[in-house]
Amino acid sequence: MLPNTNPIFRDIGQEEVEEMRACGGVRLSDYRKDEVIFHVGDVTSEFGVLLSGKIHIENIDLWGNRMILHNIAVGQAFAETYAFCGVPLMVDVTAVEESKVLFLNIGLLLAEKHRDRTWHPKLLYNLLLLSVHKNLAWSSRMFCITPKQVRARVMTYLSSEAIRRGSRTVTIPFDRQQMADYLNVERSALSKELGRMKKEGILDYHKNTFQLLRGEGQEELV
Amino acid sequence: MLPNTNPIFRDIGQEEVEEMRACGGVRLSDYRKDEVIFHVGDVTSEFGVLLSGKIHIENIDLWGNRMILHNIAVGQAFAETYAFCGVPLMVDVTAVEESKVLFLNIGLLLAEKHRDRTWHPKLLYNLLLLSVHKNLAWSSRMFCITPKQVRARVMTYLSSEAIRRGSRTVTIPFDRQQMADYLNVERSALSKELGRMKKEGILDYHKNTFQLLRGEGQEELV
DNA sequence: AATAATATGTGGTTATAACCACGGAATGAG
DNA sequence: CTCATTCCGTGGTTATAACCACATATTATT
Repeated sequence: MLPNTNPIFRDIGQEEVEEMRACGGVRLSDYRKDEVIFHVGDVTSEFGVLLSGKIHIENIDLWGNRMILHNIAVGQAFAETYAFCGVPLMVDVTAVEESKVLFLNIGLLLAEKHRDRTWHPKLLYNLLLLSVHKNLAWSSRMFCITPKQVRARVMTYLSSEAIRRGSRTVTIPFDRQQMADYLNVERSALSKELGRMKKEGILDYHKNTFQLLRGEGQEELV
Repeated sequence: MLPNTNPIFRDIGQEEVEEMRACGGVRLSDYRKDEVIFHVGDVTSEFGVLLSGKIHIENIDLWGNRMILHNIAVGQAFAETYAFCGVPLMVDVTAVEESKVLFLNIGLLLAEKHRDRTWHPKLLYNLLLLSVHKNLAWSSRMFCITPKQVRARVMTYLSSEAIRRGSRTVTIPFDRQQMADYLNVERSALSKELGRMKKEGILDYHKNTFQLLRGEGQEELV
């Protein structure tokens, strides 16, 4: 019943999960549509794993403007950074539709008194893995967004994908709109720039598959 | 001699560090100016802690354009995400001046065979702490940069600082240029927008201290 | 296959941020 | 105090991305 298929529970057995539950570190909760799970300013020692439904991470600034930062899909964890650091949330977390959330109280689970439980080091390791992967995702996106021109963002993104895969042909997991969102540009502006780049012979593409073409002074792909 | 004042070594005693060193998980290395520490595409199981000098994290895209992503200052760790995930670096790491680096081989240190060393869980914990803090820093910056207008970026940044400190008066750790870099906008554009916002009564400031003023429909600061 | 729905490309307009140049304020060194 | 230097604001110009509207292409649905 508990989702030990989730990366958070990797290598952690059913009995161990029961133990975690027994010491009060695990709970389930249901949310109605539009119900708020965490508020800006809240301090929590629990983080959530979404079991069903859909959640938004959003931000309402001091002047009342709302901005949606993330969609949390089923299986994903949220607020683990805040829970671990113990700092006030800078975001609101809201159920977009009826949702079921599993909460892990890491303040409790990682406390001294549980240090010699068998699941303790495993949980620690899984959390580190989770955190470090989020980190990688953040920094990848960050340096795609750092350049100011659409063209530079496209180049940065496709370059890094090409290097990652070791090929000048890359198929990306996005449609245009998602690619635009990822690069934080407007969809039609992205389409236009891609068109120009194709015309200039910098790249070629069909749908979401891109060919990076070689100009002068370019290095080999390692 | 080893820097156990560093957060990475928090709670880890001198003898334990000696043990880590004895099993080959720690090494020191010196770099000359402009020497490359890691290349794009490298896979490493070591991450670095800068003991002296200065390091740049930079990126050269497929078309040969260089972009400096970070300055690493003394005491800071770098490449820990890549070391832990075991994925190829998407950046070059270069010594800007003569530098001394301490490398920790986490592939080795966190391996099975060292699981019952006393320093093992401590190192794990410290790494998690480090990763999670970087995460927090990333995501804070990310949502300051997500809005497209300078004004919205300023608002997002100052709002979150105000909430974090629980006051509408915030003193930031940046001068204008640094603030502009953080928000990923041009300095003079930032100055202009701040001027406009002051004129409109949205905020007031003197140097790097800002007063967020109340308009209609604004919520109380919690 | 016909139709609907969605995704993508493109032209034109406008808002705005980058960029450049410069003057004045603040800071620091002698 | 004087001079040099760095920091900050401001005006003007230009490049460009957002935005809107719409045509075409692709995909899904019946």
